[in-house]
Amino acid sequence: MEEGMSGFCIRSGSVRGKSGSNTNTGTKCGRWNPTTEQVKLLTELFRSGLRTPSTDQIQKISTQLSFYGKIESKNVFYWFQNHKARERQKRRKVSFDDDKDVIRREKHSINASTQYLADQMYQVSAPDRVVETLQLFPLNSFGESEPEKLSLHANECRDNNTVFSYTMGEHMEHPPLDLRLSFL
Amino acid sequence: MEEGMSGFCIRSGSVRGKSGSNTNTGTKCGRWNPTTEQVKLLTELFRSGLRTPSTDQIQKISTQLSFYGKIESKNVFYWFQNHKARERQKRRKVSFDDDKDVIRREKHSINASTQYLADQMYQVSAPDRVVETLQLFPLNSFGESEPEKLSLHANECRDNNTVFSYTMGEHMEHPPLDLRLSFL
DNA sequence: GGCGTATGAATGAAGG
DNA sequence: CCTTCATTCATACGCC
Repeated sequence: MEEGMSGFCIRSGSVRGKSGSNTNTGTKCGRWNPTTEQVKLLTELFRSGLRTPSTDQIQKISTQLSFYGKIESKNVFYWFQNHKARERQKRRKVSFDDDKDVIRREKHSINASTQYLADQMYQVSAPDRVVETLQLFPLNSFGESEPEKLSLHANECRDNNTVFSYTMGEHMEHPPLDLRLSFL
Repeated sequence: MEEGMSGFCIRSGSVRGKSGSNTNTGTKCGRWNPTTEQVKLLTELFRSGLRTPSTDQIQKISTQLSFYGKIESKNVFYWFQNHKARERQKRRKVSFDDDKDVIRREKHSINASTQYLADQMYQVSAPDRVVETLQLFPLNSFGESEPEKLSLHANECRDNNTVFSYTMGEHMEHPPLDLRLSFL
């Protein structure tokens, strides 16, 4: 319902506006407006297989991300909820489109390479079945669509000391910018 | 997936829409969409201490609320389940955020003026003036999560032939708008 | 200055 | 009771 509006936040980094220019408005917000760094890291976590962080994880992630700007636990919570849901949604839509593609190919006998391209187009968001993405160390996955080329080392041993951390490649936009995810 | 699709309902009062404007979509719904009155009353019941209404109570509440719009028992049931759960959840997250905030301020010497009142975010509805009538009853007084006490109190009320009713303070948005809670 | 899109936030409904 | 999914509302931003 209508809880009181949370505070304001004045940030400098707008996320939306993928058209490089980033015509960032000084954005005073009544709702959380994640910074690019926050989004980048959240996305990375998601890509690494995290889908539904526990309360504990949420709390820690939130704490870590608070370095880059105002953020609350619930923002993280919602972010994952939404991201997951919309990926599902997108996937649904995609498969629908694929069906159409098939039909189209049948109709027009389009070269199969189209399928390949289409797949690439939509493959941005990882596999459905959660997890396993970064299973073992060998993951040098600079593979696809990594604008920033994050180098990432992950390890999902729960029994062992989970060393799950990564650092930004290239430009450190903020001083430390070394987010340890080992706390997960 | 059991219950058949409920029909449609066209209501006039939308609840969501915190910006007063209440951009009420003529809301055709496949799922229950409570009217403001319904929510107000449910909230009031909750606030008065009701957490887990019995089947019987649910039935009665539902019947009463049906005056303000389409509603089924299960809606009431779910409402309480969700509301209770989310109150807990919010409380949890808020306290975390509070801690986090402190940490953040310590870490980066952030201006304390940023001290937003996360509380507001998670307060049920603020200590709204809405209906102090309930205060008249021994019913309240317990801070949180005492569902069983509620039942007891409710029973006491009934035993005493106490007519437990109240009317919406201030604005009567609908003519009668007098919900008798004595049936509890 | 009204769209369309992306996405934050909320919450009804289930499942377990 | 807890967690999760689906759907919806609200809003920010870019664009014309």
